[in-house]
Amino acid sequence: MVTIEKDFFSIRQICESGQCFRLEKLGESEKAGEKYGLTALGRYLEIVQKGNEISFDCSQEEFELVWKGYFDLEEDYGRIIGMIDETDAYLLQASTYGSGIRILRQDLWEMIVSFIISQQNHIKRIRKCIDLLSRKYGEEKHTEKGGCYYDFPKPEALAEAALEDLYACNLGYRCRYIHDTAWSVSSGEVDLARLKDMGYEEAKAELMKLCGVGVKVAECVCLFGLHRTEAFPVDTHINKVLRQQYPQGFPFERYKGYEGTLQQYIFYFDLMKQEK
DNA sequence: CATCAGGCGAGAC
DNA sequence: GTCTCGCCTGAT
Repeated sequence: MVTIEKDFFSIRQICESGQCFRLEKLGESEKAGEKYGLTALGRYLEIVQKGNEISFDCSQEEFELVWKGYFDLEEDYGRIIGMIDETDAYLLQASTYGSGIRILRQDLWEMIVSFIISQQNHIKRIRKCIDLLSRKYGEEKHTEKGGCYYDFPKPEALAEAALEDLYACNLGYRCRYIHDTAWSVSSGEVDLARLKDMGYEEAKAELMKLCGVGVKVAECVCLFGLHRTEAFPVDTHINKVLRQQYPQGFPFERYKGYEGTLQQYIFYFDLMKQEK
């Protein structure tokens, strides 16, 4: 068990922000705090958040080697929030509201599939789809405590899947996109390893060769799967905010390299406001 | 009941 | 290159 107390770090906010569809809340109690389960990078991790204190159910070694990077704990998010224009009341409010969000360093292939599924879809249903896909096509694994979980499916597994079986995972019209994309990746037509060394625009263009990946999805994949924090995905929420709060344009030049982080604060703020 | 969700592909022009 | 339209399906 590793327990840390860190500023600008909230599992609850990261979970609610909808960047990771396999981080789920397991329970909550006054005494123990909030408990979460995360399936990522071929592993399963339980996390407890109690106020400012976060505990990871893993060894110190695993924490240092795997999760510190995954949760982007080396980055100083206070510094990023500190860069915000003091006269920008909206952005200040949004970043204060979601100040515990971090841009996770997630698996590239998982992000491609996850954000293809995300189009014209609710977060709740996206989670359901990914859970069904993983149970059906992911490798079954076991924790030391005897629990069972499923890895995210490999490209080959989804490429070889029958279209009708994919359809049964609630993917709707996206099942063809997943199937085609899995084929492109497993055949090597699009080389994911090479994407990591590309410039942002080049990587984005390469991603858009995949069926079901347009501008918005490619930018989400760049942000969450390649940690290209200059990516600024514009969806319905962001689009609404840009129209309402920034009619004369969002000051992208001021925030070069951190656009995606700010996008998450804005997205989360608008998403949570809507749910109330 | 209609509308909408973290959009995209295909076809028209 | 830009514009329009149809799309699976569950939640509200």
